Amino acid sequence: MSNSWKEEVEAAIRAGERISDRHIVERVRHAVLTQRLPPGTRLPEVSLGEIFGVSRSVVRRALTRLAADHVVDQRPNQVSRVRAPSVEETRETFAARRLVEGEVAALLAGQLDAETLSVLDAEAEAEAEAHARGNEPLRIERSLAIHHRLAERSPNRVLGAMLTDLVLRTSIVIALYKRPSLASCYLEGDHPRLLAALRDGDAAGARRAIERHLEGLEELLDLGPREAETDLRAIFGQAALLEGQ
Amino acid sequence: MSNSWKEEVEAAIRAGERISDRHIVERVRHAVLTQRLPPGTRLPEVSLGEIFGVSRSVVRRALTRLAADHVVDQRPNQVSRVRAPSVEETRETFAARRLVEGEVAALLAGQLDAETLSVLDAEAEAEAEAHARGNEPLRIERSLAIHHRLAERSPNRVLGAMLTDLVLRTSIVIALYKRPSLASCYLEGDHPRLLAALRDGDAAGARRAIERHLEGLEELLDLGPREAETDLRAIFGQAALLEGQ
DNA sequence: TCGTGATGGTTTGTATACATTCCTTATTCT
DNA sequence: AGAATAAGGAATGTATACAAACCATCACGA
Repeated sequence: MSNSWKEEVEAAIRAGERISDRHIVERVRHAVLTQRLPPGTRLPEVSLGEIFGVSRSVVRRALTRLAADHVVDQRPNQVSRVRAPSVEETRETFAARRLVEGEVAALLAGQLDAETLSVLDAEAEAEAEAHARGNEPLRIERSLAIHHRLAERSPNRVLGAMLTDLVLRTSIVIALYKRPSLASCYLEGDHPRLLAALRDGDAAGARRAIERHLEGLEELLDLGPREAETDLRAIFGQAALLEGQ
Repeated sequence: MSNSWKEEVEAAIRAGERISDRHIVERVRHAVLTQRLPPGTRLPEVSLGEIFGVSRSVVRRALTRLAADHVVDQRPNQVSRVRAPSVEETRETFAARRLVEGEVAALLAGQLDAETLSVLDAEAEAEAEAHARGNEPLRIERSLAIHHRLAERSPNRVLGAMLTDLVLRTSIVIALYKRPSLASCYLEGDHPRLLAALRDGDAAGARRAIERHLEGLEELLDLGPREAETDLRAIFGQAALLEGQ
């Protein structure tokens, strides 16, 4: 487990924060999002318990919750680890999010009150500014805030909850597969365009804006050759069959 | 907790089944689906533990998993209960499922191998037969099998997992809001029509078949007047504001 | 009669002990 | 040298004990 993170959390605890499994879930989730806990990191129950000052019971609950949220891999008799989704799953996650967020955006078009819209505008502007200053962590925070707000304002709360989950998962894989050469996964104008469509009540436009945005994002990632399809069975099929006998 | 269910489970345990939290999840889920555990049923940890012959640790894990699956309501310091989704949430769940299953069906059109298709045909036929015989529990089982198979064959596994969840949730609310006058929520020909479109590679047709099927199902439910909207704030708004001061 | 407050039983929250599994390392044999 | 194996440490699985919260009931008073 990353040491810098451990120290950070210990400091927060000393500061008198009160802890429960939900807090742990929130903290781990955030740490994963901000890459302080890279995929594959081991999360032993006792260590987490010591860090947060609680017993394994609480940690176990938090870990099962995180597993349900697809943040952590929890396999029987093995240490929980931060999940590292495959390239394949990454593509599928993006596709699912395009579908769901597109629908949510379409439902939301023309339905948002002026106050929410202005808050969204402010967040988009804050994102642009953070990007201009090269403050990538802050930019990510702002960007997430926008999408999270869309999810929580979704008229369909079931879809909204699904979107919350998908936003989290895409953020994780973006952090995981970001091209190292790129300083930022920022697509200028995407968010303002989306907000304009929402304000104008242009449902089709809002959906399109979301789809374009997510396609653009996905293309910024290093997902290797389209479908490497390391199909071992196709390659070693014959041999495998023989050995099987 | 329903007594018939308790006895049934106890019998299964005596029969030498081995138990873990996953087994409990599966059993409770199934019992909810088949209405042996109606919404609102209390699920105290100790009782469940005694029934399944395990301690509260295991039961607690199972309950948190069930809560993540939206099957159970788990609130702090209160006994877990079988969830009873509102009318509002029911509509939203159906809308979400139309979106997701429609997409999965479209993706699946023309992609299924002959064997899977014939299995699906057989299941649809078994469903029709169960309905003809008036065996509703069996019919439900068959119907679920079809949709579950679509979910697990989804080329996009993320969407597939989401669909699995939504199929479960719609089944629960169907059981909850079924018009008492109806013996069955069966729409003749819907499944065969869907399978035909899948076989023909007709993506648009498959999506339409799903959407029609789910709309038909939703209309069989007793969801009350469109949006009763018991908006207390709208009614008592002034008074509430005064009292607030 | 109705509201209010106390009280005992029930249920969950948390910590901890012990059993089991797993993984690593060191050792031995070929 | 390399592979198989055995032992030790590390981590999870499960059960249980105790504390805290909740709920229903009953008694009391206006």
